[in-house]
Amino acid sequence: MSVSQSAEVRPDEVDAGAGPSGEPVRWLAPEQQESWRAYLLGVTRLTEALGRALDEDAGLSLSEYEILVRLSEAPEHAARMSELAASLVHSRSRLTHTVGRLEARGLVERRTCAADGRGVNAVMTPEGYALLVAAAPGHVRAVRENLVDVLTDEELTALGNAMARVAPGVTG
Amino acid sequence: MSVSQSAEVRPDEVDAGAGPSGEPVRWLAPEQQESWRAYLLGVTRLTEALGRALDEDAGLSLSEYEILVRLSEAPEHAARMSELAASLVHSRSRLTHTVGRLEARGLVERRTCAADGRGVNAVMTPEGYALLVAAAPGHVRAVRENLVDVLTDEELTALGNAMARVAPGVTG
DNA sequence: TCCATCTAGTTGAGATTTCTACTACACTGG
DNA sequence: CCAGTGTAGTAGAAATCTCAACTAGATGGA
Repeated sequence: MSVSQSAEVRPDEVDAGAGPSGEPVRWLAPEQQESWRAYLLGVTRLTEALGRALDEDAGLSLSEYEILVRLSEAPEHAARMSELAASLVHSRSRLTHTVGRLEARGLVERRTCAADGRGVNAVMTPEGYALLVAAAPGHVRAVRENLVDVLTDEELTALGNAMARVAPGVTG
Repeated sequence: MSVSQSAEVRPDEVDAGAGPSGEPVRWLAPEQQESWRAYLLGVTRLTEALGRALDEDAGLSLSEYEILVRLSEAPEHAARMSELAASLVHSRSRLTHTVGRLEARGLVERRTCAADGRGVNAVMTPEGYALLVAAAPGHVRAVRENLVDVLTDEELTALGNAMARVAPGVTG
């Protein structure tokens, strides 16, 4: 009767049965289940805390902040829309809308791309850079307080390594 | 001139300087930075992949799925709105809207709470349970493919432990 | 050259989430 | 009992995100 969080169902009706496609369902073992749930809860809480802090003290969402970060690292503080979308794992559409808002706030500008007539470069303005510089210390502090300083170096490294193994293989 | 992803700025202007509040900014060390970025990318990709898969094969979003999971585990398949909100780390408002949609689809019902006149119980319908049972195998498979089976048992445990340490301390 | 196809980006509508205010009930101290 | 305060949940508008077109320029082969 119980279906485990976001990962597992063990209703009697399904037990040991075959999936829709014929193979038996390989439910998660209890310890796997526990790890998975800890992951979900931790990620949700952490994301929510970082987003809230960033918004409160800089008026930026996490994704806006990330866009500014990428631009700050790019040559000329400029990057193609599609590069940004790919590196942030956002849809092109989402990026268009978000950059549009940043542009409306004067934090970013759009320039048509000389090399490729279809392309658009997002360029961070001095105001955008200034806001990023102002926002960063608080954000780093929040990342430390809620993650980095909570874990030992080994734990943080293990976390990073695990997620680094996950990312490239992701289906889709 | 470069501001690192979602966590770090090291523009010359800020270097070694004091934060707004006076204390010097403790930027992340390079390895910490790397772990943090791996975390961000991995989480984003994984979430997006799991959400897409779930939507494609069951027409549910991750948060709808989670609500159904919680209900499936609750006595009588019923739980208070506020319990659900707390355990999912959703705002009450968000939960109201999401449950409203699930209700409109006939997957959940609302019952006023006998014990507390202010309270509302969300109760999973048989249709809701059936949909969850149908959705779960695919979701578990996706969680395995993209996370659980990608890592060794030790890595998964380390990941879970790390996130378990993070969750309770989160600011806010 | 020219057409088919692919890539980059945008658009607008619809769906979801957030934010703020509001109602109703519960609890506490006087 | 009752005012004051806190808790549970909802409502609606504004903000954001998703999804399905759609435009325009690039690319490749006949």
